[in-house]
Amino acid sequence: MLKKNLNASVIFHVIKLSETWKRNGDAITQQFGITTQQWLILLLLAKDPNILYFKENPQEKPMMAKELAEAMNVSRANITNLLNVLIRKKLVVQLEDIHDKRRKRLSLTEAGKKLVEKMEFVRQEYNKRLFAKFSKADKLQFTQFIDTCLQAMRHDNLVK
Amino acid sequence: MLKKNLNASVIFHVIKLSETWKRNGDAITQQFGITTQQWLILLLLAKDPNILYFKENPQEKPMMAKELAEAMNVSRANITNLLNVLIRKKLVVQLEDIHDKRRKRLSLTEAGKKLVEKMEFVRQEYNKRLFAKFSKADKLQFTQFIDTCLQAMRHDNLVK
DNA sequence: CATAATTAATTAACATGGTTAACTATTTTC
DNA sequence: GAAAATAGTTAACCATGTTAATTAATTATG
Repeated sequence: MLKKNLNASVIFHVIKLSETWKRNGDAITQQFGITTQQWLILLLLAKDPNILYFKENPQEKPMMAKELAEAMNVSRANITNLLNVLIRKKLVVQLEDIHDKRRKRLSLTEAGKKLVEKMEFVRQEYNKRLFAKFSKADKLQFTQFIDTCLQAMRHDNLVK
Repeated sequence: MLKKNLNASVIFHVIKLSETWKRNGDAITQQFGITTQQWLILLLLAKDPNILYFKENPQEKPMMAKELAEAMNVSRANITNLLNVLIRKKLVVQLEDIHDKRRKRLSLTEAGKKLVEKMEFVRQEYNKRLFAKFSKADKLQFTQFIDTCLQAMRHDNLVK
């Protein structure tokens, strides 16, 4: 009934890869007592320049929950919940914006910064082994392919 | 604090891509009254040859819940729950295996087959537009990259 | 061959991550 | 100054996932 199809195969490959990474990511973050989602927030607050969101939204001021929601493509309500956990763990603090009392600026605590640094070391070692077989050109070509896909999805409304 | 790093960038790209696809996938499946997870099960039962699991596990007989769990990398209990929904929707039926009464063989109902076919049409149109800019060689190179990553993760226990 | 171990599936209780809708508080706009 | 917009929270909910315990059937073994 269903036939071989290269396009479908590309998609299943990406799904499989991201699933596997998520699983490995969970194994890493668990060692540090947080979840992958929580880690992503810490990386956003640490302004990891590799996160795609920052390419189009360079941030000067400390981030707000609204921006995290945008960057992670989830609802603000969900961010509130995730942040509550990180605040309870004393990894993140929330400060009222002086100029606009509706806004709350988020930043990492000292403990939060230290955790990110510790995890960064593990992440880089892991990545080094994972990508050992690829050249810089391989990797650039790969990300280029993805950028083109993302653009196709942005410009065109692919879902009717 | 955190620096630009091509490896990290590759990972964030894949995460972003699969997230975006998941969102678009959800938009498609919702039109047909199911979820993305449920769709995946239907495709597994329809033995979509593009699913990576079938490369290493060719199936002759109708699949069992245990195999779905393996293919999707989730617990058997979770599959039971997902299947219950599909059975309630009359898209899937469960039949006792004649040779081993512990086992239950799963197959698509006529309605299930029809749904898969209808969705297949939408999927292919969507993919055609999404990958319009790529050649066959581009796509093969891309999946090759992913296969190499997956192998690196299989052979080596990257998470200490 | 009877018992122990394994396998397949289910159930129950629970965690997490996500949603929308309604609400509060503050700032902007006109 | 009233209406609209913005930022955040809360509550109620759903989907997806887990583990642990249970049932039933099959396979292995002393």
